[in-house]
Amino acid sequence: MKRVRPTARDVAELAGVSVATVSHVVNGRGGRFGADTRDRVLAAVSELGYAPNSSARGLRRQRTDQVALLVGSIGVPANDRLTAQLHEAADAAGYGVLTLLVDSELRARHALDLLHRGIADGAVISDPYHCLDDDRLASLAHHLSMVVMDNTVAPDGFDVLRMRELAACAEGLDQLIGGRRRRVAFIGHHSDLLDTGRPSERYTAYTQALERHGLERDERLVVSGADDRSLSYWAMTGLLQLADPPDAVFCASDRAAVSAIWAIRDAGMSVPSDVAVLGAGNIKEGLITRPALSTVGLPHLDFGEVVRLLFERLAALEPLPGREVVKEWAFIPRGST
Amino acid sequence: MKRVRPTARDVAELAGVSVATVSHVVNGRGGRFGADTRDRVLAAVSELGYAPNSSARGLRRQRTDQVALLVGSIGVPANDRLTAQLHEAADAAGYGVLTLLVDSELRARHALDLLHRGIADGAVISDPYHCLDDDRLASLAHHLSMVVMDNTVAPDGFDVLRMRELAACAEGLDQLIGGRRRRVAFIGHHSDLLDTGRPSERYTAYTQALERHGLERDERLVVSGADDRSLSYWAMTGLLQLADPPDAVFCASDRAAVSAIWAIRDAGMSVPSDVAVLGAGNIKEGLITRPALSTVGLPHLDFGEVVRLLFERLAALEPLPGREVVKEWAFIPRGST
DNA sequence: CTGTTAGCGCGTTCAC
DNA sequence: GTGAACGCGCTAACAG
Repeated sequence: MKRVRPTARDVAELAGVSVATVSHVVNGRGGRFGADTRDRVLAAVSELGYAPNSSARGLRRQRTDQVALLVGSIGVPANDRLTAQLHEAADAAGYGVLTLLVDSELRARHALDLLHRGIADGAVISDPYHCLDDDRLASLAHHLSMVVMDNTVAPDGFDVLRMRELAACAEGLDQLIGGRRRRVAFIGHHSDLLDTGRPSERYTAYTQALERHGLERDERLVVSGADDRSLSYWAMTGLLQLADPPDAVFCASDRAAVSAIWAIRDAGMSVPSDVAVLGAGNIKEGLITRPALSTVGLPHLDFGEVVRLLFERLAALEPLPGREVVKEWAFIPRGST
Repeated sequence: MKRVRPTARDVAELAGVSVATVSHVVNGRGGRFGADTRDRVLAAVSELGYAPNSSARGLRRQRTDQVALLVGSIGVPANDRLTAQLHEAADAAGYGVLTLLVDSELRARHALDLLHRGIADGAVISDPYHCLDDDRLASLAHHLSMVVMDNTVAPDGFDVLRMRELAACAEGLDQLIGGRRRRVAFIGHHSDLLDTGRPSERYTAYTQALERHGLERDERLVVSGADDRSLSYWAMTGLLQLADPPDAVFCASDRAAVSAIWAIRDAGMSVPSDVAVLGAGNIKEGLITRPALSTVGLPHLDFGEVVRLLFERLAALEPLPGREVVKEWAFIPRGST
């Protein structure tokens, strides 16, 4: 369906040189050329609109100069931040970034397949939920510089970044409950509430907090909705309409917590006196709610570490050991608890 | 730095067949094989963890089975929706999706370069702001199935999707102003307020509405902040602290409008009686504000058309003419005006 | 400084 | 049904 793309050979013929010379000029190799030769080549390049074919180049050089970013969902502030930082570093290191959305089993399989087939030289796997079943993950590391953000997997030829959320969540929940709250709700991500046998740390913290404070668990207070700002608003609204509504709520995302605060205010109730709210993620928006949102999360939403690990690995000449970095979440008390 | 990846040749040797047979089996070609042959090949494939190299395959087949999505920013609901729909269609058509972030001149150049080099068979260019200067855009269409979402470019070997925003914005602004509002503010995107010589339709609509209603323009009422939920909150808060605060505000994004509503309520004022608010984009969240957000945008946030154009083009055997689809924005009145 | 040669890994003829 | 040979477009190594 399309006109054939010009190749180095076309350029070479037009410029009256060999393809090797074209390659040399285009790639800036080989020091100085005869100015006329170089100009003729460049003129031919621009006349034909030549650009080296990336497949051929990749095949020959055994590298693509691309890094892949696998994210489990879009519209999540933390992923947006990671994306931005990865792009920043990639620009500096001369790499491009290919973002792959991995929000289902099928897409995870497809994305790992692409990595396996050498579509990129390196990868950051941010939300490996759907990827972990596949033990190709480990074998990928033989061919690929890889950083995985996960708490359950061990470094094995690739680096791992862990986020310790549990302690901060526990601390936050302790303050949320504060000895006087009796009915504590949880608005979780869809995946939190799936029974995967691998409960999230946030959900675990919730469960443990109930026990620690001797509170009875009420399944009606555990709802989904943290993935979506609207859903969480309606979820909170629904909770408030219970005959015995919650007096505190832990939201698995700050986005949900912000919506929850609105829902509470719109219901004519007050935060934190009627219902206390604790979020998770520490996004900037937590500062514009009234009251400001208490949350757990990284003190600074920063993924410089991940990015550094990846590009160190890409630059390394020898195989690097699998490294492990642990980032500790903190409780950031503000007005909503 | 890494162990070499197994090739078809390795598989062939292990299975005791030729590389051609490996290729046939892996790609499901060539009808039936001796069941034993096929099994031996598949066993070797899985033992070695073989996957065909994508560069070599791309080079040979002259296609990558990938489509690229170029977006100008992340965290924008419309882009998120487009991303989701493109993935959906790509899965169905057997393509993968590579997302490229194009939020600066440099990255635009880099992304177009990649397309030029044949990294994908097709592309959707969503926010071509940074791409348009480059006339490679047209030449790309010779090699690439392409859909561009823009109002200023003409189809030329590629398809164009236009969004007519102006009329709906005018209608919305008319109701926003409603004969009695005297001081109408505009919270724009950063790019709206840059003097690019190509003002956005939303900004144009604002300017024209002021004139139409005989309102004096006050530069202090034109502020940036629509790109970010926090920024827009502070922007609105600042506007309310003016000696002569606005009694109406048009926000270039619904996200900003939602924040603006909260800023107004937090300032102890009421929407719409003290300050009326009009958003743009028609996101779901407009339904959870109190009052619900009046907005302009697509009646249904749907990019099925774009996606359809792309895959039609990819499937076409003959060159297709450049097609043009126009989607009309509508004014969606709710409570905030 | 420039040209020649070889081969990256794969899919596709065409023989057998 | 299977294998041998070719070339996709490019770059690295070497020759001149």
